[in-house]
Amino acid sequence: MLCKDTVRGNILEAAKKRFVHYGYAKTTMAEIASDCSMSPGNLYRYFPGKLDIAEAICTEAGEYSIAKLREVMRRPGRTAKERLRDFLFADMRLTYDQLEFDKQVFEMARVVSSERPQFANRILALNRALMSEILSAGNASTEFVIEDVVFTAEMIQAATMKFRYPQLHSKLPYDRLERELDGVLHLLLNGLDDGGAGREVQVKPVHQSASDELISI
Amino acid sequence: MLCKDTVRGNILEAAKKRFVHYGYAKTTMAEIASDCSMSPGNLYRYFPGKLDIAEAICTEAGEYSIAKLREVMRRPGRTAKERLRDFLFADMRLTYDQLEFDKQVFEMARVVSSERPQFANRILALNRALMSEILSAGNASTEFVIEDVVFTAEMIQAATMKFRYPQLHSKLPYDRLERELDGVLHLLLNGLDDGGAGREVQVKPVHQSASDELISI
DNA sequence: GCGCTGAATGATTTATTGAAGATTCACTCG
DNA sequence: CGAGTGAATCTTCAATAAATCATTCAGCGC
Repeated sequence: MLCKDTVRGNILEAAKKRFVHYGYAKTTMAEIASDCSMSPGNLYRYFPGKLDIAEAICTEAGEYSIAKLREVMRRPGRTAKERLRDFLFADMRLTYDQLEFDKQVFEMARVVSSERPQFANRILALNRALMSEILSAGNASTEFVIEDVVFTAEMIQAATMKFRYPQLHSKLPYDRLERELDGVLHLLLNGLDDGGAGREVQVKPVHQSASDELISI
Repeated sequence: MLCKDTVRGNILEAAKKRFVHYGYAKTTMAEIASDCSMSPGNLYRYFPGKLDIAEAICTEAGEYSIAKLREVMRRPGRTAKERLRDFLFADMRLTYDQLEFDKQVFEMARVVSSERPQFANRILALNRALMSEILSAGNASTEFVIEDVVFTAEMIQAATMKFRYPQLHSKLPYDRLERELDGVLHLLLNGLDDGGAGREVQVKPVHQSASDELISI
């Protein structure tokens, strides 16, 4: 938990401050070392390199998200469908906020994800595990009839990809994203036979045409 | 249709050859002009700039795709569900092939999409229009019961985003993409109540764990 | 040996500048 | 005029040099 008691934790704390304040690229190993009152060389006794420090910080952030999502999942008195909905909305909200309000955090996440592809995959896998739990519970309560829970979790992840790193996949404002996640979720839960994508959440009137999506590639 | 008869068409033909062969960046306006036996300045009587030439070429390609998709939609003796499936698979295949087998085309598409965000949106809108047709037909045959066809098409597009510019959103090989599209489609059509994401298409055995997705950001 | 230092090394980034290329425009020809 | 030219301009790119920085390692005190 980025504990200041250990040398390693100390380094992570110092690096995090710098990365968040000045950005990953603009932070030098010498600065981090200096903040910890040590020499640059000594950092390498605790981390293989700069990127690994960033990865450790991101892992920490990822675990925090997972913990938050676990909380959301534990909310009592909800059906499996509601739980799935809570989960996906909370997930979107968490990453959206993390990335939206801090350019520097966004930069760090992008660097780590692109240089260490396995990192993003680990996070996705953890996420999928939680989703599987929800689906299994839904099976147990006869609310769902899902043969392969793990596979289905994977498919839900594929279908909600747009909402997972919202800022990377579209330039939509948050309320538009909510509206879409709601619509997609309705389809996933009920299929096309059942009234199509009913709009359960009322966000703004019409006006918002799909045409102003503004994808950036 | 990139017709050689008009000056404009001539320019487009010449530019397309160069762009596809040498790439957008490596092609100069002087070269295009020279291929058309005219001076560079004269190109500007027909196009506002280099990017507009590329956009025109991409628009052409987009319209070709739309035409192909229309053909697929017209296949006789298919249910609305089957038609929707045909459509989405054909769409994925078309863009996948277009981008996979030609680095230069990929470059051109990326440049145009990023410099002219509205371009990608126009293509998406056309696509959505076709999907709406399928959904409406499904309503007419009582196969679907969809209140707002346009909205639902939008949601399907959101849920299948991962498969629309496959190479941009994941590094999955084509058979993995097919497997996922199949799973997502099953969810969209039938919802979670119905056996979850059944695997209707058998692509390879297990082995393929979701963990080797390798997203690149 | 263990924890650490800090100068040495080599890679990467940044600045600079000359060349190349996109775009413009005053002008020509029919 | 309408179609087209090509030199002039202004932007962008590429190559090089300079500086910075990540990483290494020989060595120091405990």
